[in-house]
Amino acid sequence: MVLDLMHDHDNLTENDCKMTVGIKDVARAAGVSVATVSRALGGGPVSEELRKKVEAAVAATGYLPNLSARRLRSQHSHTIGLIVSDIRNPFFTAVSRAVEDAAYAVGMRVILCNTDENPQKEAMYLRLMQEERVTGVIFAPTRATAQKLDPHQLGFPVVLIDRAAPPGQTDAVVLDNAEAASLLVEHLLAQGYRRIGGLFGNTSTTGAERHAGVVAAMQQHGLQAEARFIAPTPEAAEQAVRDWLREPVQPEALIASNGLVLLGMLRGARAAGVSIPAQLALAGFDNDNWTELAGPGLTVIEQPVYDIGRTAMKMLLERLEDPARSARKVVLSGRLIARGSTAQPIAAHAGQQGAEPR
Amino acid sequence: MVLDLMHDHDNLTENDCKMTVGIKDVARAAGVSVATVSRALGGGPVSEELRKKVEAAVAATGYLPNLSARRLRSQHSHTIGLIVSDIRNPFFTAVSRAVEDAAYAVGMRVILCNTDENPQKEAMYLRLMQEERVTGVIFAPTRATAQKLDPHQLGFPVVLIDRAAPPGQTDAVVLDNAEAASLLVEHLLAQGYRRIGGLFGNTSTTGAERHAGVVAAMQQHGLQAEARFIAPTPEAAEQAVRDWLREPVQPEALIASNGLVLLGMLRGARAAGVSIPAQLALAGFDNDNWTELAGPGLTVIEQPVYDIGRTAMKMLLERLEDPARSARKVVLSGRLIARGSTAQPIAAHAGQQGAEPR
DNA sequence: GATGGCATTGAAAACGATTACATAATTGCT
DNA sequence: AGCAATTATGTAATCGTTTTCAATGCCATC
Repeated sequence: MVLDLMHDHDNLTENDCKMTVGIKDVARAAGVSVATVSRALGGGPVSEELRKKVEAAVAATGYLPNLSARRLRSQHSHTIGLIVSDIRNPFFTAVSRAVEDAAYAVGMRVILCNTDENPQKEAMYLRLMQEERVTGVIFAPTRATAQKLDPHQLGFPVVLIDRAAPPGQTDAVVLDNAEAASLLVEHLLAQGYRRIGGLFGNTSTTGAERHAGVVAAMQQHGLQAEARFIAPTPEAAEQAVRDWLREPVQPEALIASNGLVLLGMLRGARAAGVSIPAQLALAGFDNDNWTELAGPGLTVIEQPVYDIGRTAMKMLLERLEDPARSARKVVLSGRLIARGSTAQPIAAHAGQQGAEPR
Repeated sequence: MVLDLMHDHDNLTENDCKMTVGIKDVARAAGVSVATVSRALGGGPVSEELRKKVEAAVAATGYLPNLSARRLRSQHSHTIGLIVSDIRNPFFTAVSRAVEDAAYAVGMRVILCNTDENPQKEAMYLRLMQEERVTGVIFAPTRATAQKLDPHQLGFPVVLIDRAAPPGQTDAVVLDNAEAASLLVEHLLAQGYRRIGGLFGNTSTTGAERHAGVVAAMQQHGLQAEARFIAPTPEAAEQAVRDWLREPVQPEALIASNGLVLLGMLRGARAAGVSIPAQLALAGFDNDNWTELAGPGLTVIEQPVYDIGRTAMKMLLERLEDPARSARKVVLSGRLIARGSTAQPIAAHAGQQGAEPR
């Protein structure tokens, strides 16, 4: 009672100049201690009676918890980092959306970082994640960084997406690149193409793995694939294709190691004036919106993009529950979507069982 | 000296069990006070000599600042919120990248939120922003929320993007929708189209403004436009087009109020088997990747997407510097990119100066 | 030679929450 | 009835910084 009077007095002088209402003010308004307020809000052991009082006081005062203070004291940031090369790559856009949905669903925040495939930016952002004391990180590293990545050094768990690290080191969720590449190659071979080439990104393990998969699948048929490695951008891919198509010996079909490269490929082919698939077949990864609509439709491997993000988040949460468990790699399968860009070339000319296409 | 010995002893017993190294440890290692370390790190007035010592101690201890603590004490979150309907919309993807670039460049973090055009989620995320004590928010609100938005109530400045609020209330950076719509209409008319319809998103002011722009431009020529309002998704747009094309009287040209709607339109037109532009011309907003490559190429208004994000961030920073200055609305111009989807329909049949096309 | 101003430094308070610990009240058990 | 165990609550310490405030030393000035 005496206390209440004192506080009322305080209110008269203080209330007007107080900028933000804190847990203290709620406690005063509810006539309880700050600890009780904290417990009521955090689901601790509080009698129903006081809980009601606190809730009323919260509503009355318009209290909003200060997440920075909460994080500092509880040593729990409820924040994860998502580090990708460029959110404008539709693959990462979709993954990002899945990660964010899953994160918000369990009350976590997401900090998104774009590295532009630049190891320096990767290092900078990893450091930033440490300063943020993030709970964990979902990361699509460049090859350079993936090799020297030591998750135990970082202080938080890491789940790799799209790109793998040395086996057994880190949790990861990736596409079965060998399988996917094989699907593409087998499809192209079945359609009658033999001289198959490819453009692969040179910054990630993914580009390398998809290349290896193509090579392996071709070898099974006693064939060779000519591969070129480029920066994984539409611009680089377009230039590479234009150059390639000016050379004396040209490919019958071209495989792109991701959506951006495929986009550049198509642009390059158009610029060179070759018709698809009559003069050149095209296939690649990522079932982006435009692939269905461009030209005759582009044959692609569809990745389970949303699943990848959701699974990555799930693995991160599992890892947090059991930091000791051994590293896992989840390998998801892609689906071949055959479209006009790899239609049978011979169909345009003659019958369909030509012995030696072109 | 004596102190140093003591500290060495401390290190022996403490170092092993200390989880994280804080500013205190740095101070001890450098032989200065915590205040000096803080000042050395924050650029305060510190002698060159001590600054060196502190830097050495930071390197030696592997100190990493705790951003939560910093934010709590300094009352400055260095964080902004970016609230959009769906990051998978390429328009928002691009804007988001620009915002993030600009934010990181001035040492700020970005929290990204997807509302799915759902006012409830908008309210939830705005509240979250308050709890995060964000420095400011960049927001593309639904029409419903835009109307009842009171930035003074929120406690942080807001810059609207893509969508406007009641004039004079809030900073905003938007496209000149009337001008852009007029560009599209004039182009279609010049190409010989007369019976022009449109599909417009029904959740944002943008859809409404673009509709108004089309209507106004048509009226200038004594013509009417038939408009339909739909959820701004490819699915809704596809369905709407399929329905429309089954009706007795059909449009010669269709305008889409954004990239997603345009995408659905094209799908719907394809599904209905109409050829573009011979039977139906298509035009819309957002120069997304696929619009150049799909079918004959789609005529669109290109928005300065990166500029929009960068400008929004700039306005937010200016607003932070001068909270009192009056609200500003930056209106950027779109650029018409004419492509095959609006080629002259008569060219397909006969000469090009037909009096009454179709 | 005392005084005032300036620049540098340290001690301690503060930011706004959570949580360890102590206390009081209630319950269950013998 | 008495004692241990359990529960609800309050007090105070704590998280890791920044910032206020006072103290120190130095120089120039009168």
